[in-house]
Amino acid sequence: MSDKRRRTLLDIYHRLLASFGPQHWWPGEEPFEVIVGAILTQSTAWSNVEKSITSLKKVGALSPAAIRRLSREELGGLIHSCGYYNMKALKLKAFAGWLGDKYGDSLEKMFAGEAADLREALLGVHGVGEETADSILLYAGGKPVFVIDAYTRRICDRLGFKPKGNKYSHYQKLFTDNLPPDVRLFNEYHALFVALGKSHCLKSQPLCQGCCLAELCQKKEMR
DNA sequence: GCCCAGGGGGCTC
DNA sequence: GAGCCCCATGGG
Repeated sequence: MSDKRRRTLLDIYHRLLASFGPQHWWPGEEPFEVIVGAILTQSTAWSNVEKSITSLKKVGALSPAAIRRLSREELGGLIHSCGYYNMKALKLKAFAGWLGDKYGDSLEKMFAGEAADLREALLGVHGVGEETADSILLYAGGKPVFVIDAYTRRICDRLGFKPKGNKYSHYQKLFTDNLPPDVRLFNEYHALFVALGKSHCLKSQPLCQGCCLAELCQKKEMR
């Protein structure tokens, strides 16, 4: 492992933290709510997801049993605001069914095993891909798994770092090979990438002058 | 009015 | 296994 790369990745983290501040993603939320959020936020702004979670809470539907009990149409109506509601209703029902069958609705049991094994199992659930599985492991399960999203990829690319191969696992390896497996670090780091991704900085190529990472962008330290 | 967001599945070749 | 298309609302 390269010390220089490790220092650069920590440097990026601290620059983002100083610039955007702690993001406080999902602090102290119920794990099941976090999982529902992870599915509902697929290709969707978080503000839309919040409305759907509020709707689910209001009718007491934020539980695996309630999600199984509701019809796809009823569930779709409750999560209408977050878009793709028909698909996402099926995805929520698939996860709730799987959780009931395999773990008797106990997230504690689900998270008890090895993270790598659980990741494989989650990927077999309809509607759970790599990013969603990793979000569940990190934000709901407190496992040190680094989440890669479209923003993270774009930021890495802008910084002059493109892993060989363009796959999720290649980007993820960059972080997990060069950072300590610290849940709070991984949690905050991903959230900070999203904060930067949403800012105007990422819209310019390379990152705009005012960006806290502009200097690194010019030096291309991540190569 | 037009564009895209904190993806994933299914299909084709 | 890479390349498309589909899903769909809400905010800029």
